[in-house]
Amino acid sequence: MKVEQVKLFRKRLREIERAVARHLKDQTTCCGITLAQCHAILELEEMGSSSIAELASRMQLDASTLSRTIDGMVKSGLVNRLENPQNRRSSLVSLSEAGIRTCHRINQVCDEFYLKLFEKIPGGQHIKLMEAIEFFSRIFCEFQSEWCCTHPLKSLLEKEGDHHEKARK
Amino acid sequence: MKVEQVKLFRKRLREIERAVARHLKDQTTCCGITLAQCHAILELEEMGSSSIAELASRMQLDASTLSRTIDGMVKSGLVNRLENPQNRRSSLVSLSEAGIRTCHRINQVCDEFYLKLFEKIPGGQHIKLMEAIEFFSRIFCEFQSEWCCTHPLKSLLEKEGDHHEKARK
DNA sequence: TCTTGTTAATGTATTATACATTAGTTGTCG
DNA sequence: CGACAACTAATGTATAATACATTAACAAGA
Repeated sequence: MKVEQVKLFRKRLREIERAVARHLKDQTTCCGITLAQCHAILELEEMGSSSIAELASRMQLDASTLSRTIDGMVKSGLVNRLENPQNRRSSLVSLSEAGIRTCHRINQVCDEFYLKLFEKIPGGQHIKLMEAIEFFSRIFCEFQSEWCCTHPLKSLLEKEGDHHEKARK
Repeated sequence: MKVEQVKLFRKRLREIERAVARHLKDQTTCCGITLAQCHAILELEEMGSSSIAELASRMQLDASTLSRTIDGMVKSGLVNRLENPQNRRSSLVSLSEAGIRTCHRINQVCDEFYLKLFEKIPGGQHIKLMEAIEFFSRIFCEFQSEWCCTHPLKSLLEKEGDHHEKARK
């Protein structure tokens, strides 16, 4: 694997990252919610109900960030927040009826988009693409968590880094 | 293509989107710059030099957003901003020496990450994965711009949408 | 020259995020 | 039991990223 290829690969990944985020942003604002709310809704759809801490950990967000996101959704009636009778510190959040409807809407517009996108792709490519994305998602997430532990960047920084010190305001 | 498959595909895309963004964020903060600055640097690396408007359009950002991002980079010495002698309204921005060094650092840490990632992948899969990502990046961006024009979401909204009106704060 | 369009910068507002702190709550050890 | 440690969510505070509206300077054409 040559560095040239990796560079190109990185570029394509950035393109995909930004394009996917932009698309989702468009679809969510058109459903009257924000992007962060959309992610939370889709996660809650899967989990059914959850504590703040658990949901935050799944989404790899700080609990305080998620607490505020959920707060907004409770205010707008998309999410119910109940006290957990087993543990009064904890709370259980889940989609309300309105939340479920909004979730269906998001799924509807996004599914439609991707179904149409797949119509543009020759049938034989469908499986290949699905598998590649599935594979990459898995391997990337695995590798990323492993990398964080085994490769603390500080060593690199200390070794040869003072360029960026100057660059800091 | 079944809706079930599309749902899974969407989920994987969201995972990739968030994981790639998180990874890049980590690498950029460790290089002493912000994520937006990183994107601008990598774009400027390719373009050499550019006006604010052109760069903003390439990055699909509002010119005002980019103007501020560039501002920060000029202040921290990563970018040179010159008056365009042909047109004094316009300015030409390009990476400074320090900007080029930072760019190389970003490339270095990211290339290393992805090279190691590819080492985890059986050799036969390399090309397949590269091609799939290349293909998807292209087709997604194409389709997205086409979709925006041919498929104004307002019609959908008007047809059956008032759920989300209630959901709005 | 006057008007119109272009370009970047600024004012303002919103979203998304993390870290630090606080306030309740639970659990444990002496 | 009672004090102290640990957890859980919420709040205070700060920053980054972003867009839309407005402004200021300039360019180009009628």
